[in-house]
Amino acid sequence: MDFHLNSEFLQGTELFRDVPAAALHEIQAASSQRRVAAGQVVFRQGDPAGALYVVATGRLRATQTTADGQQVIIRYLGPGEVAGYTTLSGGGTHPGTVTAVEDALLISWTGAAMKKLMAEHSSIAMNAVAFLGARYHEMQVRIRELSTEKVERRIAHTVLRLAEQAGRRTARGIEIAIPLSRQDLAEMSGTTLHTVSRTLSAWEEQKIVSCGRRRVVVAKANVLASIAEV
Amino acid sequence: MDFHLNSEFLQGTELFRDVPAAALHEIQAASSQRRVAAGQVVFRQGDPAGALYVVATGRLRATQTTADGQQVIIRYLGPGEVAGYTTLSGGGTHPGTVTAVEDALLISWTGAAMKKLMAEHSSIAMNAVAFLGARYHEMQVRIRELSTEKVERRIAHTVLRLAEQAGRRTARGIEIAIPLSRQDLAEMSGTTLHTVSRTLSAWEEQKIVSCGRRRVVVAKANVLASIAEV
DNA sequence: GAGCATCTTTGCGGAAACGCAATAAACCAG
DNA sequence: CTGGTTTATTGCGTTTCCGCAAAGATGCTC
Repeated sequence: MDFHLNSEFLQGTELFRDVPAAALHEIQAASSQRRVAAGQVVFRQGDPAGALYVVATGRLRATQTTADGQQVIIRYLGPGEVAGYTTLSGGGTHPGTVTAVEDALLISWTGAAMKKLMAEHSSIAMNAVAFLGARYHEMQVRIRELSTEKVERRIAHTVLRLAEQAGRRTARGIEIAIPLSRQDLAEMSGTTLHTVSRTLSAWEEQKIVSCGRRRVVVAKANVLASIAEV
Repeated sequence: MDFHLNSEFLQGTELFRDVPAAALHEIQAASSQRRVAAGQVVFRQGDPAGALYVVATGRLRATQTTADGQQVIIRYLGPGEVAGYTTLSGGGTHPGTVTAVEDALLISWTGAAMKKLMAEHSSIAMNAVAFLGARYHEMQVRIRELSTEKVERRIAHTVLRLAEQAGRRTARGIEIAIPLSRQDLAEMSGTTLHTVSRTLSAWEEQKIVSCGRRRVVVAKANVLASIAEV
């Protein structure tokens, strides 16, 4: 399947929404495409930030890794979202590793091209400010959760967020459309896969969720929300 | 003491560095000043984001609060740093509460003024992208720490970061130049004041730090660093 | 400088969650 | 369908850290 990078797509991305039509051709002209297979790495933590990516199709995962190999999932990235934001501010290295969790098609720009585009079209820079602000905010909320909440509640928040972000309505409830192991959930909630497994088992008992291998379906989102809140 | 908002100051801020000289007058003309006494609130979480502030003198603290009143300290803000970044992307409400921890003087701009300035001078928008990216990165690192590290190490990281950010060399070591209670440290490290107190006592025993009421002096930064790292 | 408010220390008991280990289930390849 | 790999479950002992409580220190106000 060939992907034609058209204006509608660009206008739906967080980085290029509301950009004047005249700029779209220039944006397209400066872009490249890159395919990544599920499991492949887009870039690694510490790599020099040479390119910025926008997800066209598929889904990516951004992680932070410690020196001794421990990992935390920062975020999943879906169509229209940006990976490699460090490229925008020039110079540095990527603060995290980004991996494809499904086969994905990415549109990319070099740092130099992005700087030129942002300088000429202020709305692109404004969009960058907006999405970085939003992600910063997300992280603040997560820090508050990690600091003040007990594990079960954190897992509930994580699952609800994922359902929101990548949920698909089905007969049994909202299915999270990402292959999601217990380990993954643990790395998003700041706990261990054991505790996640125990918690999900308890929830399954109460018919709040139903889950399989790398799969979670939220049956009673409202009950889950009440676990997350009160 | 009167503060004259001059070009040198603006050029040293994270938001207005490297802005063409011609723009500085316009920036100054659009600004207001606001004094806040220690302990006073600059804006509250949930308030509509009407203004953006740059710290001229003094120090602020940004916090996130839960519905039930639990707090987490996101960050301290010193001279040259921005409070109220949400104002840049328009519309929303402040994601956290900002309070002065010392008497402070703030320079402020309305959202409309900032939008105009950013649209006309792309370097301002680029600076905003840079500092938001940096803060987002900071938060990612903290999330990794909260998720994977034990309490003592987290406290060590927090203290070292504060020493870096607001440290003052003295005979006894690097003194953190912010009044800093055990509770404050707890809210930055994701633990309780009790655990912070116990940990600091143990460190004081080993002469790694020396501390008093709302005061911490790092005597052996290298030992603290080794606690934080391995 | 006496009294008060705030902040800090420390002991102790207990809950929460970790981490090991062993088993079970699901999926894949040939 | 068979063997191997990955993923998930669950029991159990252990550790970490919380949270109460009470006493002690520090600094500020009048």
